[in-house]
Amino acid sequence: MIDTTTILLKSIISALLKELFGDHDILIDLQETRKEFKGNVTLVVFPFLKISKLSPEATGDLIGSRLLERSEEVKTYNVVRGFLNLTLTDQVITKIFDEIKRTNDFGLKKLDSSLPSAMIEYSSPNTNKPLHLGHIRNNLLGDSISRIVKSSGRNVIQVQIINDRGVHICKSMWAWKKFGDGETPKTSGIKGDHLVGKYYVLFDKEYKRQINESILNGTDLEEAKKTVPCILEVQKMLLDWESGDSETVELWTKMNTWVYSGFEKTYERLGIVFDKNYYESETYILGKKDIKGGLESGVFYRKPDNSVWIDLSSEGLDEKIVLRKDGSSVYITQDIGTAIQRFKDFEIDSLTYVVGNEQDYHFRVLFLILEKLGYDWAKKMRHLSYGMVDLPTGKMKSREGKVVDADDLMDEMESAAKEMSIELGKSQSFNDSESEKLNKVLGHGALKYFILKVDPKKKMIFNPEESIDFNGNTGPFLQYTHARISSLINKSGSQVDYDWDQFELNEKERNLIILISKFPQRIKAAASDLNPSIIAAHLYELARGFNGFYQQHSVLNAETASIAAFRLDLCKEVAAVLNSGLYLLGIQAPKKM
RNA sequence: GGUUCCGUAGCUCAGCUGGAUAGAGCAUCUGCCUUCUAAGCAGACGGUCGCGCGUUCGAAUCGCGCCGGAAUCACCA
Repeated sequence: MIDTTTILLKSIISALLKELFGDHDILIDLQETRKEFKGNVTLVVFPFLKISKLSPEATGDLIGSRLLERSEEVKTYNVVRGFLNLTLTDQVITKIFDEIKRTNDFGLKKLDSSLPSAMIEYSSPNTNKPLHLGHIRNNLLGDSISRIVKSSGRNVIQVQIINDRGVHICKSMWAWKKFGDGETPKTSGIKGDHLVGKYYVLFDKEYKRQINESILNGTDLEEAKKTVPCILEVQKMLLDWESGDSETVELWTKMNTWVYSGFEKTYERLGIVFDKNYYESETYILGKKDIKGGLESGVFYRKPDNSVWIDLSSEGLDEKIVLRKDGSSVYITQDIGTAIQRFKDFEIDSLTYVVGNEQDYHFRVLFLILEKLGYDWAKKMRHLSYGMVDLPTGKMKSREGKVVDADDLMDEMESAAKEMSIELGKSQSFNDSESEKLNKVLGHGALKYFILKVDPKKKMIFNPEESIDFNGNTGPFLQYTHARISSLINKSGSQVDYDWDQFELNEKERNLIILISKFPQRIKAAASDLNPSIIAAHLYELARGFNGFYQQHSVLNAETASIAAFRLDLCKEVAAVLNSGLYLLGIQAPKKM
């Protein structure tokens, strides 16, 4: 496509330079011409000044004029300072367009079953509270990256590990026993995950109350945190659970089941799926025997108190404990075991974790340990480390109820979409169930695009007071552009055949074709950087380009029947890329809105 | 304190393997719906790219040093 043209041009230029100035080893820097200048590709001529012995302008001019004579690809050129801007011939551009037209699902590669699968882990919630905006970012990133990697031809296995075990869930259990009075999702009408979350918050209140009380009795804060009755009872509960105490396990099962059914509803609304769920209650024992193996091979060492460590100071990190002195696991022990287990469970050659950047250190250590244990796949482990979503007031804290709840947010987005469509007078042409469906699609589109258009690495601040936009660089703008084109296609009758020599392309058409042709490169970049925002930015540029074209040129009533037929084809390809690109972001593209 | 990341328009963000006059959206203002969907288009306004020094023909981009913010450095997960 456009990149093959660039490669071709590079070789022509390289030969030309040799002829003009003799042998050299200067890199040819061909880049996309920036929007504000005329042309399609740009050669930066500064590096050649020392061999041309001419001014930047004269050098550009010389190369440009020779290129014009010599290459069928170059139509015109202009030189601005040291930049030689080349405009490609219609011949090149129409060839590119023919190629795009011939390709089904342009940009998306077919699944190559001979390649090993990639595993992507995301979401990984705790079962003591409902999902919030932070999880939404995690889920959307995991889902979108899975789609992007899939569409670059590899099968993807999407997994989550559910943190169903530990003190946190015991806290909810304790509070439910104490204050719950037998309340269930059924009796209360509260969604299961929210109900369990409610008791988690209740525990925290009670915990704080007991701490204060204890301090009043003269205990210091740190001591109080550890010795207050409720925390001791929670720890006892955890031990009971570990020893399989039937009453505790029963309560644990009951409350987790509530949570799962709640999560399921939220995932379904978000359009999130998993191929396999791992449960920490099943995996937390993994890893211990791998530590034993590593001890024998000398990767780990035992301290006098019997705890097991690894020394990573030669890698610029610290010493890290991997087994406590009583032989019990720490967090990283499980992760070592779980990673190894996954490579046994599935035929995968890579494992990507979508986890917040607060765990950067943990993953550096984890990957290093696995590498030292001799697993060659360790080199292909990646951490998609994304920035936190903060509120204007600071971090979200579920214990204090300072969170943007995932379900609430989706409700708000749906009703905002509804208000918007009523305000714009668009709702008349739909019946109730149609507009309800559409409002969901648009509200979710706005939310997903809002999150995914920003670079995952960067933290983002979400202000619940200001609602997410539906105008400008937004999901609904892309959806709208798609709907507009769909409507055009719908209205078009039968089209004539056209030949490229029957008309010339205008500037907007040329640019649209080039933009479309860049879609595959963008997907490739998004896959290798684990960055969906590259797709988002490309779709926005395309939609903006299309709307400019649409405003200025009529499609169905074009100057000639041939032009009309070509423009309709062009519209179809724009719509196809919008549709595919939105799909990669997990956003639906409506045909009407 | 060590390590890592971040600092671009009033706000939210692009641009960062060095390249042109630093781009979008929101907000504010001006135009454009008796021809294909105005959730749109065209334009105006808005910038010491945190600060300084260095490397370079050329620095928002690379290096060093400051300033400001965040995360992490748990026998928590």
